[in-house]
Parts: sequence; structure tokens; C-alpha cells
Amino acid sequence: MARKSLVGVVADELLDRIIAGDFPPGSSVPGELELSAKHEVSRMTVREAMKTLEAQRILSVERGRGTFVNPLNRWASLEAVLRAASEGQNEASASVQLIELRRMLETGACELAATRISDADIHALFGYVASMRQAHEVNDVAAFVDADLAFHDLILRASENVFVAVLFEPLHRVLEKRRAETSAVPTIQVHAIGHHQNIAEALESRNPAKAREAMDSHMQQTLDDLKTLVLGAP
Amino acid sequence: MARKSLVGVVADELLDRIIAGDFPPGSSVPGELELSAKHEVSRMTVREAMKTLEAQRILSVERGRGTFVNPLNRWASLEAVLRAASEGQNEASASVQLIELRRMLETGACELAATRISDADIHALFGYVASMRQAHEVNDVAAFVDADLAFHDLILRASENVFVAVLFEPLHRVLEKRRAETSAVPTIQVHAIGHHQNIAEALESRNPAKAREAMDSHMQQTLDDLKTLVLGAP
DNA sequence: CGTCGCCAGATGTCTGACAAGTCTACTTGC
DNA sequence: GCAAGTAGACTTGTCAGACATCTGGCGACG
Repeated sequence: MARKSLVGVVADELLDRIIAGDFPPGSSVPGELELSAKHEVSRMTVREAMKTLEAQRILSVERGRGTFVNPLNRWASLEAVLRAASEGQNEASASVQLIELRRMLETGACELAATRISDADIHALFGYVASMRQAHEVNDVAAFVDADLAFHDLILRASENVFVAVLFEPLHRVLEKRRAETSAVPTIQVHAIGHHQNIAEALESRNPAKAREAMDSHMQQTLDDLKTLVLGAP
Repeated sequence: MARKSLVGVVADELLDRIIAGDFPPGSSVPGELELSAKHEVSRMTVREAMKTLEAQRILSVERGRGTFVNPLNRWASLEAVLRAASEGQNEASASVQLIELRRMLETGACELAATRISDADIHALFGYVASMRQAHEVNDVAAFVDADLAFHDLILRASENVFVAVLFEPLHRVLEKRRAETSAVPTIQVHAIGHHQNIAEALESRNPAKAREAMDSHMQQTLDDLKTLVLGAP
């Protein structure tokens, strides 16, 4: 992603200035003419940038009055909120909150999947665990991560809840980098294999509470791993 | 909301056609010129409509090649996915899935809030329960709903997780109409008051598991109410 | 004193044009 | 004959200027 279109650049810069606090929530943003002069682009480019920010509910455009910044809790873009929440020394806090959110969605999906997952999918889950085990033995981190992701994706799909998948997708993108880091540690790999085995077995028993608990343990481990990785690095 | 801007209309109509299956995921959408002719608007209006859909990850615009429809699981807009999932006879299924999602977020937030909520906020929670009880006695549905919403909002804020609040906000908008319907039934009001009382007491005890369980019971009741309301209407 | 209308400034839309990327198919050179 | 190069058509990206329409405030008029 080397080059971006101008409207993307303008939207990014404008969002940066909003996050930096130049335009607090409720206040108005400079007019389209003023912005087009400052960024040395045409008014239309500014307008399209505004439209993208408006579609994410970051801005509210009111004809004849101006364009205003929405409060952060009305923003619809997880990425934008993440950028805003990661400002300064809050990066660690934001990471923890993301894992907390992932925990809610994954444990919930796992609980739902217990009563809906097919025999074939359960079989596939055990296959992924076997792949993780094998990848661990030959020290193939990429294969390990792939099997890990496939495992969780399958459970998400087996929950048969479209909205969970939709909400989880941006999380997926944000977290996948960190997952590659933690998954590179052999000890963590062993823990993960055990947890995944437990989850698959719990789903096989078709017991929602058990499935939820198994996934919850896994998430707790992930949260602990992240805490030691972020906070325990002197 | 009587009149909408033209770009809003074009974006809506285009989204309708996508949802109707005129342009399946992965396929390309008609060019800007063709669309501007069909909708009898200028190319720029079409472009701005496209930009809003692109910002919601419904479309992918590639310079020189065309504009393409993303698969539904990449869409970033809960509302758009809801519209797509509610097509045909899936409206009941979509409603149930929404409640399932709300259940995950609210139970998770309640569990987190148990260890983070302040004494003052707990006091406020009991105050809202008292308001609900009073509104029930004088049969004031609007006041009942207001106290109900305030109760849940406060817990959400007390979880101190920004991302949960962000993801919950669109859910809030979608569900608030239905909530007004179910909350009008006196029997359901009584149930809700009891559940809210239990939740407040569980949070007061600062026991995460207990708090989660109390909220889960409440969500289960809501789910049952909705099922009898949607499915039990001959 | 209240109401009406005008006006400045904001966004909404249109027209027309050119730039730049991509794919196809034809031309050209070997 | 074949492959490389290229011209063209089609796409989106950006620009310029203009006019329409809405909002809010200010002043003139009744």
C-alpha cells in the first residue's frame, strides 16, 4: 500500500487533527473552502474525504451550518477509535480492552456454536489442533498461526450469527500482528494447543456452558500473555 | 427525516440493488457514468455515494479497473448487514441474532464492571430501578424505558471499555424501537424490574461471575420475550 | 417591539474537462 | 510464427468554476 489517493490522505490528516484535539467533539471543522486551500486540493477532494469520515459517523455534516465532530462514543469505526484511544501512553490500555472485547465475542460465539456446530466441523477442529501440534514440532510459526486462525474462524462461522462475524472482522485485522508475535513463543504454543484441544472436546460434548468456559480459559491465557508481553518488558 | 440529500438516495438505492442480489459479491458494479445516467444525477453525486459505501467496506474501488462488491462478512456497517440479513423471511432470525449479540456485549461489560464500578454509580443503579418501579405503578412507559436505557448505559460506561460502547451504539439504535414495544407489557415490566434489581445487587457484591449471571438471566428473559412477540404472533 | 426580508456563509449539485491506471487487442519487429 | 511493445478504449481520480439551496443573523419596516 505505497500510494494512497489524495482523498485518503486528506481524510487521514483531518482525522489526525481531530484526534490530536484540534477540533473537540461538538465543535465545527473548518469549511470546505478553507480546508481545500490548506491542503492545496480542490473542494471536491475535501468533500469526498468528509464523506468517508461522515460514513464512519466521525463527522456530522449539516447543510447551511457546517460540519461538526461527533463524540467518540458515536464513532462507528473501530480502527478510528483505536487510533484515538491509543494516543499517548494509552496503547497498553487499548490493547487490553481489545482483548477483553475479543473475549466477549469469542466466548459468546463458542457458547452458541456448541448447540449448532456440525459433526464435520468438529472433525475439522480436531484436524486444526493436529496441524498446530505438528507445526509446533517442526517449529513452523506461520503454519501454527494459520491453523490457529482457521480454528477460531470455524467456530465463529459455526455460531451461525452473522453479526458476530461482522463485528469480529475488524478486530481480526488489528490483532493478527500481535498474534504472530505471541504465537512465536514455544511455551505459549504448548499452552494454546492444550486450550484448543479442550475447546474442541467441549464443543464435541455439545455443552454450551462447558464450551464457553473452555474458550474463556483460552482467552484468559491470551490476556495474560499479552500483559506479560506489553507490561513485563523492562 | 423527510428529505434526504441526493447522494443519500443514490447510496440507498445502490445498496438495495446490491442486497437484492443484482451485483453479487466479487462482481463489479456499473461504472460511474452508467449509474449517473440511470439515476439522472451527475457523476460527482454518484462518486460521493460510492465513497460512503466504500467507507463502510461494502464496496472496493480500484482505479482504472472498476468498483467491486465486497463479501458480506467484510462489511463494516451493522445497519447494512442487518438490512441484508433481514431480507425475505429472515427478519425473525436477524432479530434473534441481534439479541444474541447484545447478550454477549452486555454480559461481558457487566462482568468487567463488577470490579470497576464506583460506589456512586451503584447507588445510581438502584435509583434507576426505583424509577422503573415508580414508572410501572403510574403506567408511564416512556419513563420506564428511559430508566431502563440509563441503567444499561451506566453499566456499559462502568465497564471502562471504549470499544464495547462503540460496538454497542449501533445496536442501541436498532433495538430501541422494539424495546419500547416489549416494555409496554406490564408483566414484562415486572420481570425486568426484578432482573435489574438482581443485577444491581450482584454488582454491589463486586462478584464478576455473579454479575455476569444476573445480566445473562435478564438477557435470556429479553430473548424469550422477543421470541414470543415475533414468533407467537399468528 | 415584533416581523419580515435581505445577505453572508455554509453545504449540495451540476457541467465539462483532463490526468492517470488497467486491460484488450492489434501492430510491429525479430 | 511468435513475442514484445504499443495504441486505444474504458475505468476511476482530480480539478475548476458556477449556480442552487439552506441556515442564521442583522437591519429595515410596519
